Amino acid sequence: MTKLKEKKLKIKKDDLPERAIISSIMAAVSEQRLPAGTKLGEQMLSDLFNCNRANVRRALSTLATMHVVQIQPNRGAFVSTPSPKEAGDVFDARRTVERTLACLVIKNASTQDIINMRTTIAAEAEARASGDKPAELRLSREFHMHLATIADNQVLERFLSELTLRTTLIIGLYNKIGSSNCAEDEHLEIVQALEAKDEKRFIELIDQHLHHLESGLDFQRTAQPFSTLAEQLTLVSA
Amino acid sequence: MTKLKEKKLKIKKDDLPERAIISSIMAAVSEQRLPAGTKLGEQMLSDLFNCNRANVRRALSTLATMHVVQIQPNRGAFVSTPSPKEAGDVFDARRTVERTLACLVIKNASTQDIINMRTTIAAEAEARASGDKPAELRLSREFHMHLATIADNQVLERFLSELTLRTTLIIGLYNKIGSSNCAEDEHLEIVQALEAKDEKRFIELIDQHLHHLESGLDFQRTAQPFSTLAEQLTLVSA
DNA sequence: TTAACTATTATTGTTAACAATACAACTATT
DNA sequence: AATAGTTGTATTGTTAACAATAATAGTTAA
Repeated sequence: MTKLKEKKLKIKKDDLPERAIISSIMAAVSEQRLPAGTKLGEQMLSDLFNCNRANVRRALSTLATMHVVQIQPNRGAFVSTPSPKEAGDVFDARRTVERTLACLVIKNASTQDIINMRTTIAAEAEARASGDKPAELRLSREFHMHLATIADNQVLERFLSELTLRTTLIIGLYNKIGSSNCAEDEHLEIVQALEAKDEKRFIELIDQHLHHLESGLDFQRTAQPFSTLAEQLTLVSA
Repeated sequence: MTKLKEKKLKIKKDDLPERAIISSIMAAVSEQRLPAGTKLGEQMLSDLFNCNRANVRRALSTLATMHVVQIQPNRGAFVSTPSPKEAGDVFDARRTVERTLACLVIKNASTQDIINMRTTIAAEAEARASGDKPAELRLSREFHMHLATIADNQVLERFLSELTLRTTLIIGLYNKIGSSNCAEDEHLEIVQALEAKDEKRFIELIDQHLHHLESGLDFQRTAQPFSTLAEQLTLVSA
């Protein structure tokens, strides 16, 4: 009797550490707090999340399958450093996904959805104004993820989640100095087209927006990131 | 001196068991040898691949992130049983991906590529004629994966790899009896359009092909698969 | 001083033992 | 006979110790 009740209550467990690690790293990458090439040591993570290394290992393995981290055998896991070719593939894939999402969004979007998007855009503008770069990046990503939520396609949502993360890494690596990573009012224009139910313009603006992001890249300067803080300091002093 | 040479030679290691497990399960799913709902016990897999459970665990975790298997806490891993909603999402995503691939393929395809595709189609027809269903399924998938190879976009290639697998599971679950899972000459027509560089027709045929597959589904009969052989026998006798 | 070699340290990879949970069979009671 | 409870077994989840590899520091010799 009492046993059964206890069991039912115990269902509410403290969300597997594996999931916590994954979403923490994803959040950190999305806000560019974790630049490409950063070493993700197992000890350090298991200490940080108070869990055993097995969980860390599985989390890193999962992140590796979505190409957010790279695992080098016997060396460890590092935040991915996408190559120029990879960057192109990611942008092509992202345009593909977002174009289709746009079609679905035009059909599904409720007035509440549009209000939510405007709220996100406003918060994004505020973050930009106050110079809070991490918040700006997070909210920019959130804007795009809204599209997937409204479209209500879980597969494309997951794909976009991965692609936006990888896009952030790419921009962090290759963005031209001086080129703003997200044009001021492009998001606003996009929502306006959506509100006007102007499908053609809506899709075109999203496409342009992504092309604009891509055109801000410069692959010439082979932006070699530093793996560790120690390494960074070494090079500065040498 | 000698040490260094030995190290370099040792690089050729027996491809991590983790990768072996993953590709074996993927192959088995693609040939419908592993139906949806099949239990994938850790012991059984570690025995089969002569490795420890940690590797099995990571492999299953990876397969779970691509939704080819589902992990139920404290219960184990099972081959995914996609819901009707999920099936719709997968087909929408797949059409999206293959449409874009088609555009790239029209641009990139060499004469050799077309020869390769024809070879695969011929082998597929032969497998169908001789009643070798697994081979037919494998070659059908190979045909579609050719598109990604030619398009030369690794991101979309990986997406398609996952989507074709999930499509196979869906068809295995919900396909109408009597409805052939892949129309006779649709693949052939597609290649002909490609050879003629008729982009519009090429894309349209691929789209139709996928719609045709989807229209062969019947979600009415809630095709509940049996988790284990034992369970199957129990229900038969009751 | 530099280069190569050696030894030390730290990190990853593997394994096995143990704990916790779910499943199945069995018993007893109404 | 059916259901609730109990016990036993099998499987999953966790942990820690150990092995193997890579990175680092130190030493010797030219």
